[in-house]
Amino acid sequence: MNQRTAQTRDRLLKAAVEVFSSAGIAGATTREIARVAGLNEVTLFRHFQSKEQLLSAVAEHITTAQATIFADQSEWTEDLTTALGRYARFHDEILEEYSALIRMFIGEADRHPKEALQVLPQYFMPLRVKLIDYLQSCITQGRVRADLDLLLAVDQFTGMLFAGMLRRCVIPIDRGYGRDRYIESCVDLFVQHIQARPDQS
Amino acid sequence: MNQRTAQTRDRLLKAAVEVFSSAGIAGATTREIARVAGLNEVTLFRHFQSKEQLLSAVAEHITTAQATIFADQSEWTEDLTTALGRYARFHDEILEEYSALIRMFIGEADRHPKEALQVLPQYFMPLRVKLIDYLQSCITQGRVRADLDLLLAVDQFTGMLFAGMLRRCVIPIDRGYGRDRYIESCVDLFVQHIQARPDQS
DNA sequence: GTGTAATGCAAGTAAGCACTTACATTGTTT
DNA sequence: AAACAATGTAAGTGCTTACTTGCATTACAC
Repeated sequence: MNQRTAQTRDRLLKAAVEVFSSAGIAGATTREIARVAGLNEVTLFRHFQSKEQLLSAVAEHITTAQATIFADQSEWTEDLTTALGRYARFHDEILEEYSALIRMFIGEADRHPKEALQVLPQYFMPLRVKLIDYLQSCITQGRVRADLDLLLAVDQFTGMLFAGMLRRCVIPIDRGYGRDRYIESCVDLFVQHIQARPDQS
Repeated sequence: MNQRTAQTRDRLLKAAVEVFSSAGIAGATTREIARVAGLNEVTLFRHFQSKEQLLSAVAEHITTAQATIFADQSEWTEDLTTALGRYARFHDEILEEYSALIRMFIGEADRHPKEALQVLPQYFMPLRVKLIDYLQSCITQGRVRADLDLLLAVDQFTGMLFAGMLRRCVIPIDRGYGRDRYIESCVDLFVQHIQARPDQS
């Protein structure tokens, strides 16, 4: 009884994520969510009091479900450029995979700030923390400038990557360069910036 | 007769931009748009056949209206860092001013690709072109590396700025640095990257 | 197998939505 | 002042929506 209930609830939440992502929060209908879940609309309302509460539950669900996703991204053994290249491609893949949901919450952040603030950091913070930790260790090893503002630099780096992903998804026109070239170039630019330098003014 | 008609049409379009921006396209109601415009809902439907067509008209309206906004941004006379600093602050102001609309179209790009593709470039391309032109002239003057991929570099630079604006608007938490510091740091990073260097591999 | 909880099904409610119609009122043109 | 186009007002249509109710059906516990 508990097993099946949890399973149904999960199917509803997954369907809700899908429909919310593609249709927007206002555009998503409980009918469509139930249909995607392969369940009756009434069942949806038996599990969630309202569409609003379903949205909250979706935010909660993502919060607990995403925790496991970033488990890998293991070693960082290589040199700076290689390691950051791997990181950047991973970062880009993650964000592109959840692009629809992320963009939806960016658009609806004013109307649903609670859920947006709960969900969006979930996709950025873990990656951010890992990168900061790694670069911090690089600083102690002398491979990265000690006078670097880490938090700011990391936001610049991930900001470039994120904007690149957005451009690709939202305005898919030919920009004279491909995804891989862009990412690689971001890494080069960033490495140049953070590497230990003799002089600094 | 033509004067007043155009005026009401303009009020409706402005109100539509406002309501679409804050409520989203699906969440915006014709009633609310008319209310904001200070007009009757019926008048809205006398000017525009449908909500969809109003949206198209809004996209058109923005296309023609925004052309004048970027008239200034005049000289570029100063050194690289100063000029790019001015540019970056201007870029940031513009994007933040239209942040709600831009974010809305980012979220709705899948559902209304025609309008999104018509509107969004309107806010990025003019700024982009100006920067490219300026940097191109800097290249011929030898102040900027000749082997630079201009289009890519410009996208990296504006991408950093854009992501910074998004973070501020969507996830307004303390990041350990302020807006001005972020922008200034982006400029420094970019200048370091594009300045003429003796060696390059 | 029997009882119980979860789900399905059919129908319905009340509200909000885009959009319409008919007619009165206003403003502008000439 | 007369004529006409643009707006306001009021009412309404038909559709969709979130959400409900009552009852039949399924699955699982014991």
